Amino acid sequence: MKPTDGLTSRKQQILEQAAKLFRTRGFKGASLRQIAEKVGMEGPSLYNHIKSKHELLSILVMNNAREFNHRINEIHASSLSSLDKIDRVISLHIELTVVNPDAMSLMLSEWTHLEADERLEYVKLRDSYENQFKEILEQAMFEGDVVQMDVNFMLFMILSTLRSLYAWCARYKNYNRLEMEAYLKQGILKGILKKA
Amino acid sequence: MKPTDGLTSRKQQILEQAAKLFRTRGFKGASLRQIAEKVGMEGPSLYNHIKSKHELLSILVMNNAREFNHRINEIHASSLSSLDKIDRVISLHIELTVVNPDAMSLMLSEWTHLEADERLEYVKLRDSYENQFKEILEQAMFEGDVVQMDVNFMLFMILSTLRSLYAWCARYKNYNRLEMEAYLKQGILKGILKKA
DNA sequence: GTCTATAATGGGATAGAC
DNA sequence: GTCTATCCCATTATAGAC
Repeated sequence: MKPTDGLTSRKQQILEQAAKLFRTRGFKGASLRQIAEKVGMEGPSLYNHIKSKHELLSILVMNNAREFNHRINEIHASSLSSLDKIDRVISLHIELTVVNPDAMSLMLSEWTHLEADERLEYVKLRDSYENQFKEILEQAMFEGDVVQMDVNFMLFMILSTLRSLYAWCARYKNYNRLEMEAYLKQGILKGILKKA
Repeated sequence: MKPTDGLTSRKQQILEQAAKLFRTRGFKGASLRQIAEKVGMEGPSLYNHIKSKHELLSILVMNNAREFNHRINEIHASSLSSLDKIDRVISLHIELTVVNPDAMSLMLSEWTHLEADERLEYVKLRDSYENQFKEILEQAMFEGDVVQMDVNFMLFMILSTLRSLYAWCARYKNYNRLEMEAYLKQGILKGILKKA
């Protein structure tokens, strides 16, 4: 589900153009007038559809963050093996990135500009997400499926790659998704060396 | 060498505070007045030391980019084996990140706000950097030391991790650098699975 | 070199006609 | 719902006293 679903089509348009502009110029660098121009109206007319500039950022970032949190909850609570859970988390990142790369990019880089209360909620969601992933990794390590390493650092390495995916999607428009998924799992799980 | 070396100490102070503020609030989100306040002067007084706000960003980003480019040129041109070159590139990223995490963060996320001509120069430097790294990986692949994979994607995965390092340094102030280096090389080269 | 005063610009947001 | 006119504010940058 896209974070812009379930809204009047005019608001959807606005959100889509806002996402693109926030992504390329940053939340502070993109103006409401620019967004309005892309949608084909004058700046002040936006206020018939939105409450404020922050509301646009809020919808784009928070919907995506909540979706992420919801989905990893499911994986964490499932009865899959730890390795299968890791596999699913990787697939989850790919899926949400492919469905809405703009929202993903925004969530990761512009969340700092959320208003105070929502910024707090975002950080909670993100921390919860990271903790669930960490528990999965700890379990895998405990069961001996995964090498011994500082769990936080392992989490950092994996998330670094997964969180940069949107940039890859932007650069290579004609990527093959299945190929990408295979390479990612190869790289993260087995590394790049031929003879381990 | 820090990118702020070789300047009057007052300008160094300004650059350091600018880097911190640009990093936390973004180039557009940080104001000259805020920077001035951190240095202990009024906003307009900054202009006795700098030409413009853009000059601050320019110095911070471009010096770091040029240093990066210079250093990978050395590695690329050396007579080391491909695997050793990869090893050196990883170490290079760690070194420059640890020496100046603020500049690294800025270079990677705020370069879009450079003025047109410098933005072009930055992109050239970055592309050149990526190309040299790519050639090293291609060579390693050709020699059979590294698994077969889309070279661009392999480059993407490795750089994703290396380029996120500054975030790790910010979050875990008391990280052990040697341990970090060991984990990174383990993770990138051999992955996280115990039984490959 | 630092200050205060002040331009000049562009931003988010509101009012009110249509 | 869209427009024009406008308000209010923050910003970068300059001028000129000290």
